[in-house]
Amino acid sequence: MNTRVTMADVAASAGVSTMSVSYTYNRPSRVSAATRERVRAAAATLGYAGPNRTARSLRSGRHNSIGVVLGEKLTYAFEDPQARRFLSGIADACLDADTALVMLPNLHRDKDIARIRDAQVDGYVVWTTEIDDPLLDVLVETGRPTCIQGGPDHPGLNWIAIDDRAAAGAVAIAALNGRSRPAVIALRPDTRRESTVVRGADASDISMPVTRSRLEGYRDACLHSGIDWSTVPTLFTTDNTRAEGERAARLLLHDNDIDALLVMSDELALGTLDAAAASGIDVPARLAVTGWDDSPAAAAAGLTTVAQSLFDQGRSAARWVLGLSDGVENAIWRVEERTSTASETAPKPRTV
Amino acid sequence: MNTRVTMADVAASAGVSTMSVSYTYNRPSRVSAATRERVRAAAATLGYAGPNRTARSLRSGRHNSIGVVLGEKLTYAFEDPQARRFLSGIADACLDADTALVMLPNLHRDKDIARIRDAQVDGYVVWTTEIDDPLLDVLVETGRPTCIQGGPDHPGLNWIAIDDRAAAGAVAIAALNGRSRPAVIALRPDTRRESTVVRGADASDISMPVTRSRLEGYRDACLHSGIDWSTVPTLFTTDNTRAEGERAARLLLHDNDIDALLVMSDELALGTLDAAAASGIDVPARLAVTGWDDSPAAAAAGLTTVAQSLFDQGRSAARWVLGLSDGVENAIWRVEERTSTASETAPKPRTV
DNA sequence: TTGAAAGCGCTACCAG
DNA sequence: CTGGTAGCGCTTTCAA
Repeated sequence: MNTRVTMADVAASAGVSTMSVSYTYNRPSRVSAATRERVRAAAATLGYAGPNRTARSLRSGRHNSIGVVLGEKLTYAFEDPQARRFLSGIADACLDADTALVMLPNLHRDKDIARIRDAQVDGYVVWTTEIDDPLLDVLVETGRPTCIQGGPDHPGLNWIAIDDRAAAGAVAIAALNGRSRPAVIALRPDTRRESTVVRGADASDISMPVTRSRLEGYRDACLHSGIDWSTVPTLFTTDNTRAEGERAARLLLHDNDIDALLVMSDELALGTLDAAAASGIDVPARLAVTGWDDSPAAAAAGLTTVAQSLFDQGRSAARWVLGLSDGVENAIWRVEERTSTASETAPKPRTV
Repeated sequence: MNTRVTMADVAASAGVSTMSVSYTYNRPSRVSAATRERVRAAAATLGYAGPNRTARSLRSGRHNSIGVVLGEKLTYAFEDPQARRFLSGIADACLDADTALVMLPNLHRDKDIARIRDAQVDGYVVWTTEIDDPLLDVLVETGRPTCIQGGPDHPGLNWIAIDDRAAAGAVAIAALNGRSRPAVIALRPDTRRESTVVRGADASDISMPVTRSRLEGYRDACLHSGIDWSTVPTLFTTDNTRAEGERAARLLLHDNDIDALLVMSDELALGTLDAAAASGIDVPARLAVTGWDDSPAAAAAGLTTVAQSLFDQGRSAARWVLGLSDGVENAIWRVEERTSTASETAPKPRTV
């Protein structure tokens, strides 16, 4: 263990002050070439590997690391394709900045909040959470820069997201072209996990901002298409998985006369295609389906979906948190219109 | 920012020494109930959230965090299903122990090694690397407990893995039942990324221990089945993806007369099934295929494969690193024999 | 360009 | 059970 060698040892060995050693590592230009050389030589001789990070953090208040808060067990984050792309973007920014990445699961217990508050990080990137998550105020109190993917827009914290409401409206319009009996398959409305079906779902009841905004957008499109929202069933899912999507579709298609499924993720949407295929329901002739995120599997399945780059959003959020940019970039989206929403009047898929 | 409130402030306010405050947080049983109560009250009044972690680390030398070293960009770790399951297991152990998880990509540059060495962690879990990775000696020098999934078995470091050689031998025997012209699709032999095909591949040339051991096992099985290893082509892939598997299979099947593909991952193996289907080659009648890891997709595709729990291995490795167990658990495996290796003499798939 | 002093906030150690 | 002392290894601040 060379941990024993300190800056003072190197200074003594090189015949200079500790400050010259410190400067040699932190601001080499402030030190004469001769001093620098002697310090390097002494360090090499003693096997000094550079300043102890903990002592440096204690004194300077900086950590060279970023915390990523996931509102789940990490297992979930690693399994969810969207979360993964976002994480990859963060990791990319960290690599550029030589910053460590600390994973901070938040299961909404007191100890989780304490762990996140006390984490030795310079700032936080949060993967979407509830509007009234008590963690948010705790993060504000840390005084550390924080950016939340998908919102909410909480005073004192930054956020990055596409305009989910507008995107939901646009993709729903693609599905509702000539159709009038839609149903919605929604992501979970809050951090609890229970599956429910309601008609005319009230977005203001929903505390996950992403789910809320997308639901508002679907509703906008229904109103615009002359569809009575109070008749439209919404199924809130528990997991963002293909199997859950299939289950949800079976339930909705069994109990209702549906000709369009507005689905808040590609994973779930692919599951609905499985269910339709199993039931012999032709997509798009008898049922239009839309997804969200434009995954490779969605493209392969001809699924109309909302395309956004979660990688870019992760990268942008992390860069802002690390002080490498003045603000987060504007997150862009577009509707990828494919065969799952094709109709006789508009037979040729196109990109809007 | 309540960061300003220190233990000394709380002690003064409660009319006790700093040590009593420290004990109240760290070893409450060593303090009288009365003192404890007064400290808690003073802390609440002042908004003191508990000991500063950085100062605690500096003084105690402990960090309450574990480093996960991945021999790639994190993007890769998040995309690779096997790495993900292993990471999930580590995360699970961390959650139990209230330990932070620090992600440490290793792109084999000097700065990566320095970042890993200087990370403020109590120990490391490493996702398989090369036998001669210079990082290994650096990890030994840190004096911190380290466990490597898949090896290598490096002096001073611990490792966890199944007996890859034995498992490879067993799964290959399942494929070679009545077949005599196998080819191997291997994971990469080292951290470089280039695709090559060789006949009679020499395992001792290979520096990734997992790849080496599996190749040895396949060779064992060939010898046992009377197949001349020097005639067996091995294709080393660059990425562990389905698309790469398809590409590899096309290449091998085009240039050779092959009746069995021994493939080192399910992802790659599923790609070979795609290639076979596209070429109208019947599996298993004209071609047997084996995979590795028993992913859900492998089960769905009827792929014979080696089953192991990378989640359990990650959890076990992390628990040992965190000092929660005396040693890593024995990692178990079994061959899941399915239709992709069925033959006339043994028509009924079974589990060995 | 260099250096001395003064802690960052906490806990190991040992004495009461 | 309680508390004083003595730093952990470094960087900020200010002076030379």
